[in-house]
Amino acid sequence: MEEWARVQTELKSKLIETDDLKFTKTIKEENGEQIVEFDELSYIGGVDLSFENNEENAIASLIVLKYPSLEVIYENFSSVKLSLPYIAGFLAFREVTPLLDLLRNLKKTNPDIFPQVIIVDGNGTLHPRRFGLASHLGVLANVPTIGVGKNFLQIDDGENLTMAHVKMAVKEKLKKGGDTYLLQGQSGVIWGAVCIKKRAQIYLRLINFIFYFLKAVRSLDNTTNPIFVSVGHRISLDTSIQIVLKCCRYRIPEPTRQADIRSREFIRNHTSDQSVQ
DNA sequence: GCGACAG
DNA sequence: ATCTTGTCGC
Repeated sequence: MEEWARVQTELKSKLIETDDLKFTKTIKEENGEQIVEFDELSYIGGVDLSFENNEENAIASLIVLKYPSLEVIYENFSSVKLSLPYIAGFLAFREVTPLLDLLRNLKKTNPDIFPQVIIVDGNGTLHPRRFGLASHLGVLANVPTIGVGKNFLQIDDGENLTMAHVKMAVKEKLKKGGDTYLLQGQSGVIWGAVCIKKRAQIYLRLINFIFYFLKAVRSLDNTTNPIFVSVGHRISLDTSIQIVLKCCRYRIPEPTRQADIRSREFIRNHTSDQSVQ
């Protein structure tokens, strides 16, 4: 693992945390509100791995969606035998190779729809060495990536970015849908952001209202479900957040959500053994 | 020893 | 990550 940490630190020297994109970001005025648009963004990718019931057989998936319609225009899967276990902080060493292969394959067979940015199921710079799976994949493939996590990975080491900190931030800072809170450590470094999407908040009020009546005088703590966005590669955190929010029909942005759904479906369709009645 | 632990 | 039924609500 020390070796892996060295590899991460080494690769991190190639990491670009500013916008280096093949499309532009424009800010338009509408009723005095600033609206961000990505007029030249056409193809956005999502990658994920789904597992069968053992720890070694997995299906890797690469999905390409049209932007801004979010319609799926490409999907590909590959069966993978995994040798390494999952170790927090070293996810890339388990998952990056099959994802990289899928990307290379797409670039070779279908370069015209190769995504201009890829959303990854896992963190980028929100990582102990600032180099999670999203950054790892981005650097190796030399493609813009965004990291999106469903669970918080604590950053210790004096930064004091703890779960308690995040829960407090979510409760106090994320009031309305689309709100984001920057995860800044004691050093001043920003590791990522936590944000919540519109609809959840409406449900929350009602759910809390009901719980209040049932004398379950609990707070919003367990009901607010944010996502964690961080820079993967060749993109800024601001742009990452804006793109992710524009891709969120539900809690999870559509590219990775579709990658998840479709890879699970693939497993169902290919694991339906003969023991059926 | 204890807590934390992306997927 | 994965195993899982119903249930509540728009």
